[in-house]
Amino acid sequence: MPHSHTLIEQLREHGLKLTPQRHLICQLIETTHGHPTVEDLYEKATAVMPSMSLKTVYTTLYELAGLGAIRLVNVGTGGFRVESNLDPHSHLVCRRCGKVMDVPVDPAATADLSVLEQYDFEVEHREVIFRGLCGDCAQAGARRDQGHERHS
Amino acid sequence: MPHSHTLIEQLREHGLKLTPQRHLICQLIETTHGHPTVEDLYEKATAVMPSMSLKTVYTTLYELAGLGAIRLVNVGTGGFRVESNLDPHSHLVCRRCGKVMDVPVDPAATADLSVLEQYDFEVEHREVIFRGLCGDCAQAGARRDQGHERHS
DNA sequence: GTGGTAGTCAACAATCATTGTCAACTAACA
DNA sequence: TGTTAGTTGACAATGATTGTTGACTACCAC
Repeated sequence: MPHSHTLIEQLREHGLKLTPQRHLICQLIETTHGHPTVEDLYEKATAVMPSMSLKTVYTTLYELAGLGAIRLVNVGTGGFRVESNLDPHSHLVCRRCGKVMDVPVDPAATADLSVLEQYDFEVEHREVIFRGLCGDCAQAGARRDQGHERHS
Repeated sequence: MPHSHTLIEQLREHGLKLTPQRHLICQLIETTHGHPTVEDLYEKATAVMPSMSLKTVYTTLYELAGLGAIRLVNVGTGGFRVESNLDPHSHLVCRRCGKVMDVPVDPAATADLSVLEQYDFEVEHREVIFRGLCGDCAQAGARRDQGHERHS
C-alpha cells in the first residue's frame, strides 16, 4: 500500500523533514515521464529554485531509493536514471541516443531459473535490458547509409 | 568460425598492427578468468610492461570490442568489465562486493517477447542481470547482524 | 636488410559523474 | 519562540574515461 502514497508522504512517514528542496524534487519526479537523469532533474529544479545544489538532488534521490520509493538504475549510458515505475518491467536502451523505454516484460518470467539454485547467491532483483537502436536512430542510420556512401 | 581464433589472430585479420602492447593485453584477457575491470588489466599489464599507459588499455579494449572479439559490459559497479565469454549467458552481480559471475541462462529465452514487436526498436542484444548478495557477503552480513546488534 | 609511411603509443590535460567535508541554516516539536 | 537534530550549498576531491599530440614503430615494398 505504500505505493499509493506520494513521494512526499513517504518521506514524512519515515521521519524525514519536508524541506522545500525535497518537495520540489519529489514533484519533479512525479510529473516527469520517462527516465530522467540526475542532471535532467537538476536542471528542472534550478529553473524553479536556482540555489538548488546538484549534491542535494543526489542526496534526495538516494534517500528516496533507500525508502524503496524510486529506483536508481544504471543502463550503461553514463550516470544513473530515476525509475519511478516500480511495476516489474524491462528496458529498451538505444545505443546511439541513450533513450530508455519501458516494456512490460516481467524480468522474473525469464526462462528456466532452476540453475540459479546451484549458485551460492541470494537474488534480490532481476533486470532485463534490450539494447539496440530506437526507431529514430535506426532511420537516421539508414538515411546516412543511403546518402553519402562513404562515411565510416 | 572467427570465434575459435585467438584475439591476436582476430586483430591481424582486421589489419591492425601486432604491437607488443596489444599482444600483452590480448594474452592477459585470454588468461584471466572472470570479468576483469580495465584497471585490473592495466595493473597486470604494467607489472610486465611498466610503460603501458591506461589509455592504451582502453583503446585496445575498444578495438577488440569493435571487432566483436570481446564485449565491454557495464553492470553498474563503476567502470566496465571485459567479457570474454561470448556464449549467451546472464550475470550475477553482488551489490556489496561487486563480484560478477556468469550463469548459463540464455537472455534470449526470456519469456514472451511478442510485445517487443509493438515497439519501434531494433533489438540487437539482450542482457539479464541478477542482483543480490554473493555467498560470502550474505554470510558476512548475517555474522554482523548476530554480533553487535546495532550497527546500521 | 633499409626506408617510407600509416598506424600506434605514452604523457599529459581535460571532462564527466559522483562523493566528501563542513559551517550555516531551518523544519519540527516542545 | 527557542532548541536542536537534520539538511543544505559551496567547494574540493575522487574515479573513470576521453582528447590531443609529437615521438615512435610495425609493416610493406624494394
